[in-house]
Amino acid sequence: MELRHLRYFVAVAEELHFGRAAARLNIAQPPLSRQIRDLEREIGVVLFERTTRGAELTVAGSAFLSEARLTLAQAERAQRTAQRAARGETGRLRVGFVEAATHSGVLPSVLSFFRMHLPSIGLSLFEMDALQQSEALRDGRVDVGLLHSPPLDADRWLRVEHVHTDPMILAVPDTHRLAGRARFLLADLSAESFALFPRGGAPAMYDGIIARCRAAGFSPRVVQEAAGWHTLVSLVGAGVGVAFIPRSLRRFKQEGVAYRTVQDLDVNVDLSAVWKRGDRSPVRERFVTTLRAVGKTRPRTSTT
Amino acid sequence: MELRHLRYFVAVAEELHFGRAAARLNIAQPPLSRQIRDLEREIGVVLFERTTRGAELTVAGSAFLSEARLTLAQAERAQRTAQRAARGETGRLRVGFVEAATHSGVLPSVLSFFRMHLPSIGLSLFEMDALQQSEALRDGRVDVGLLHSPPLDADRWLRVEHVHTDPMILAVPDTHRLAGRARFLLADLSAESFALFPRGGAPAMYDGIIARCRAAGFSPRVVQEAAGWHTLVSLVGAGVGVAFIPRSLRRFKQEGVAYRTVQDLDVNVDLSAVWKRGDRSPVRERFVTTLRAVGKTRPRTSTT
DNA sequence: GGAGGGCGATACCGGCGCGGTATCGTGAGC
DNA sequence: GCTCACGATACCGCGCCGGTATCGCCCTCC
Repeated sequence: MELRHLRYFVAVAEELHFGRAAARLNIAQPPLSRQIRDLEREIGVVLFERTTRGAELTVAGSAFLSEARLTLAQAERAQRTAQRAARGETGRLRVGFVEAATHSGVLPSVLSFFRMHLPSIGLSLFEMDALQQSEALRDGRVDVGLLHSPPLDADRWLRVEHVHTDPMILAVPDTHRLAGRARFLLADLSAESFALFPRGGAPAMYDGIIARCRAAGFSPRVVQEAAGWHTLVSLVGAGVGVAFIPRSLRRFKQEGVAYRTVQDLDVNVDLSAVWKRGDRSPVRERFVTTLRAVGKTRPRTSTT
Repeated sequence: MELRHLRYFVAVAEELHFGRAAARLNIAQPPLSRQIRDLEREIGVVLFERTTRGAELTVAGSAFLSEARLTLAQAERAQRTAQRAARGETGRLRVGFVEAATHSGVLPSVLSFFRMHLPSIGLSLFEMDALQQSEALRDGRVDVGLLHSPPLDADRWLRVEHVHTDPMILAVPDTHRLAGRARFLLADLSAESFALFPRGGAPAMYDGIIARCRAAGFSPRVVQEAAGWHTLVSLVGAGVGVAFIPRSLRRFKQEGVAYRTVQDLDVNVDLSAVWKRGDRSPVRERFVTTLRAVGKTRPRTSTT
């Protein structure tokens, strides 16, 4: 039995007339008659009673009709499901991400885009650092990662795409002398006390900051290390010193803290998407495409 | 797209190996590869990633797999449904019947048989007299009738099959002189008063009784007419006279009434099944077959 | 009642496509 | 680097689908 038999059968059952059914199917009447006969022979059931002025469904035929319709509908559904999955409009995606993906606004924007335009894609989110992401990708526990670039191990088996840049700015107590100046250079900070994140969290960024300071002629005096940007901002508010933070954190106003741009700092929090080289998952591709688009528009809207 | 494509696809998806899948399908590997390629081309979706040591499902492929399985299962289900309907194991049957079909035990036996052995057949019961049954058959409101034979109009378009015979016996007051005798003839009743059903209800039977009495040399003196066998038995119990009733009514013991066989009466309540000539409904055929079997066993068990 | 028309069935033909065999291209593993 | 295993490709033959022509039947209409 083939779907052709079912399509033909349904047509005849609906027309109750072999000639009209054949016309509807764009074939001649004799082949249609023969296909129906073959179908009846194969399942061993007489489906129509042929009369001189058409055909009538037998009891078994009308039982078969509804089931045949269901079968055809199911077949079509199968096809559409595969097509939607191939276009990345359905499925499931597991995303590993660092915290910066959240506060930079990139991940929230992508999530709301997916919820709005691709609601039948299930997204699972796992906050983890770069190392964990790389392991999870290797083990197949996540499909895509969002981490600071460059990633720890830029292996051959990973593909990396940069999606967002967030420049570092300076948080200072609003009573601080620098809070009164509109623009200043890194060299102006040589005498300051710094609150800084530990190197382990983002070595490339840490080393970048230290290198820039050295280039400006000083080595920053770190009086307090703290993981977590919000903690750093709180320390600044408490008068411990000044701190470098990503610009997107400006949104979080804090009593007693002002944010200032250091003209020649030029250190960025870079966010990249990573996935297994050779992974052709359309959902992953859509996710990265969306990231790319969002990563470019985000800075304007979030750094108001 | 044909079911063949789905069958092949499922085989490959389960084996993840074109060669083994082809062996399972009893075809060679190259045609299988081509069928899969054609399927992919038709729905416009890559279902497998071919590697050098087998095949892997793409995301779209695994979405398609479950739907394809459902489609194949539904197709098989359609086939089985038609076969069951053709064997008369499923469906619906509307039955018209006269009251005698019930008290003779024939209809109850058939119903319990169907409930036990063919539970997926829905039976609808309509009590109606012979004339109503014939009209209902003609209009297609019932599929089969159970009535006294011969039917009123033995048209060409009806098929009749006798299924049950119930001989008439005599109900007498237990104080009656005849209640003391074991055996007697119709002629012994010439002086009796009779309670009799109206001719309209079953003309053939009525005329048969009158004719037998005439042949025995008398014309029965009917002192009371009453429709419904139970009413007649009650009248006998009240001393109105004697009455002819079907033997199966013996089961209903009534205070003051005895039942006796009249040796030369030879009038029967005949029950026949009728249906439209040319009706090939398998459910109807099964019903009549069952009636035939039950009609023959019933008398022994019910006339204890 | 005979002729005509409409319907499905049958007969027969041609071409497409399915399944066959032979062979190739290509990674993976020893 | 050679070999093996697997899927892809090339090519072939036959079976089956769909085509046209025609038949047989029944109903209708004159």
